[in-house]
Amino acid sequence: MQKEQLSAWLADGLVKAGLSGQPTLERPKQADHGDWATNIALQLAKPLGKNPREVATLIKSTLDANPHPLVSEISIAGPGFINIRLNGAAKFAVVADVLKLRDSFGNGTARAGENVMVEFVSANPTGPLHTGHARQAALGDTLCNILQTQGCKVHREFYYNDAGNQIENLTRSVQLRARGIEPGSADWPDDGYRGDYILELAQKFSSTGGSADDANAVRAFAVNALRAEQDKDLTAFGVKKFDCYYLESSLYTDGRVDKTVAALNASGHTFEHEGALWLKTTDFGDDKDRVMRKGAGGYTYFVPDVAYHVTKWERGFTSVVNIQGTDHHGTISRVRAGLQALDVGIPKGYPDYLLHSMVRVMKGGEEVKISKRAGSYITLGELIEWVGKDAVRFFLVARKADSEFTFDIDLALSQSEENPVYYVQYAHARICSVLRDGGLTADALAAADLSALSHEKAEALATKLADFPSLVATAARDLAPHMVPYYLREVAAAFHTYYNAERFLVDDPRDRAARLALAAATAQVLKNGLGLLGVSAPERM
RNA sequence: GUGCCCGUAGCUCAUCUGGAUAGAGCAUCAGCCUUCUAAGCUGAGGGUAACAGGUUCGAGUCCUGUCGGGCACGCCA
Repeated sequence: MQKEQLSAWLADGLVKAGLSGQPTLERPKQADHGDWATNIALQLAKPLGKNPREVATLIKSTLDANPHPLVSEISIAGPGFINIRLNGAAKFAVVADVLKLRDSFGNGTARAGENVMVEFVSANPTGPLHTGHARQAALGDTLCNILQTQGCKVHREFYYNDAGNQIENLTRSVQLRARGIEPGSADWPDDGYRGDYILELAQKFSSTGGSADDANAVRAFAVNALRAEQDKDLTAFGVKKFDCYYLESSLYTDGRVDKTVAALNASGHTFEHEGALWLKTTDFGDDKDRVMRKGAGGYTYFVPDVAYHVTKWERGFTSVVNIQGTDHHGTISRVRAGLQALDVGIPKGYPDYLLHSMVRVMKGGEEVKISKRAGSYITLGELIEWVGKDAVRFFLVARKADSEFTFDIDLALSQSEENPVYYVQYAHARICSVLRDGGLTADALAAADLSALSHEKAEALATKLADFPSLVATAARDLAPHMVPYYLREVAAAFHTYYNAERFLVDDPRDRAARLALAAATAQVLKNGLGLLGVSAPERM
């Protein structure tokens, strides 16, 4: 808001100076440099063949000739930065904005008009959700929330396979368990699922009177039970309901797979080799060609994958974000190549991917290997039980998706009171407590005379609050949900610092109202930010 | 071996399309509760941004190489 106004003024000043360029405004790292800075003079210096400071001086003179009501001072520093200092009223104007906009403060138009699908979790119903799914669920849910603030329609989708080899393997494992055959015995297949949950499924199935010989019944029971279990964990994790659960099997039954194969054949990018049908994905940047139909018959998984992504396009999603583990990054070039081969107008970079690395889990000083088949891994449900939903979500989103992350259970347990999430939540609860004691209505706070604010720490806090809208916009643009937890920590720190620097409940009614208004605005921003993360904003702790 | 990702303080990580003196938390050390929630605040120490080159006014950020780690390289999904 403020930033946009200043950008427009700056761009206008550039034109008046006879220059052309896209000025960007950023916060100087050093607060004493000013409130905003632009490096436009440095960028224009080279094409103009001039000294950067000379260009900066030219720009400054036109800006000085057309003063902006929010700006108190313009200065040139270093190699040619133009620093802008705002007047006091401008710095605290954000407080009134927040109190007026409330839950919608932070909303913007960075992705206005887009129809976006985010596909995430997409776990096959062959076992409970593990920590990798937890990271994906936290990232996906948060990203959806962020995108939704930026003017686009967001569709949450969960894709899974209810009929493939892995499901048959699951079915067989449950059948064997029902018959009393255990993992490790001579009759147990190498690739059987070994987890204890298989035995539980077998017992539950038997107790309903089902026969282990009835593979269809076992399959339906197991898939159903595991899907229900997954949804239970996701709900406990605070993940909003998916708009659609898409079944891979439906791509076969509704003929989309055959249709896709026919279209690919018609495209001229397929060929037969050694009894198999191949797609020449190397025509589109893949590093080797891929088999579509095996010599023994049946399609490889990537064919329904392409067919699936065609439906995303046909369903009108102009933008698609797939959240996947980095272990699947090899599929990206394949899927994109398949879509390009079809030549139906799908953009080259479609779909987008947000890749996350696996979550390592340390427990008792040892790494717990994640393997569904070995049956040894930490589930999402266990994580929540141990550390709490809020802490798990905050932790998993608070780092870049592609950085490796070791979740040390013992550390999280022993230091559960020192988790960063509590720091942010505490700031919110602290404010709520002060506001309760303050006794002013929301209307009174919104009407507070903000010119009563002057403390340096109050300025720093207000400046931080004003960053929220552009932060959310950047996070949406860059698919970077990890920026939100970091920002919230900074807001909380700025508040705690101010809290210790100046009292709120003072006698002077004007000072009191203004300070409480700043506190209320801070609480609102914390609440909005925590809401994006799906983390609660407690009023008491 | 080939491709992609990563390497920043003792540990976990930020650094927003290349910008000013690389920042937080945890841990360590020294202080602050008769006063609105001490789950807090203030201060200190801690760095050749893996290494070596290159591009330019300027590189943690871009390029090349080396070393180290992760992932993927199947007519599995």
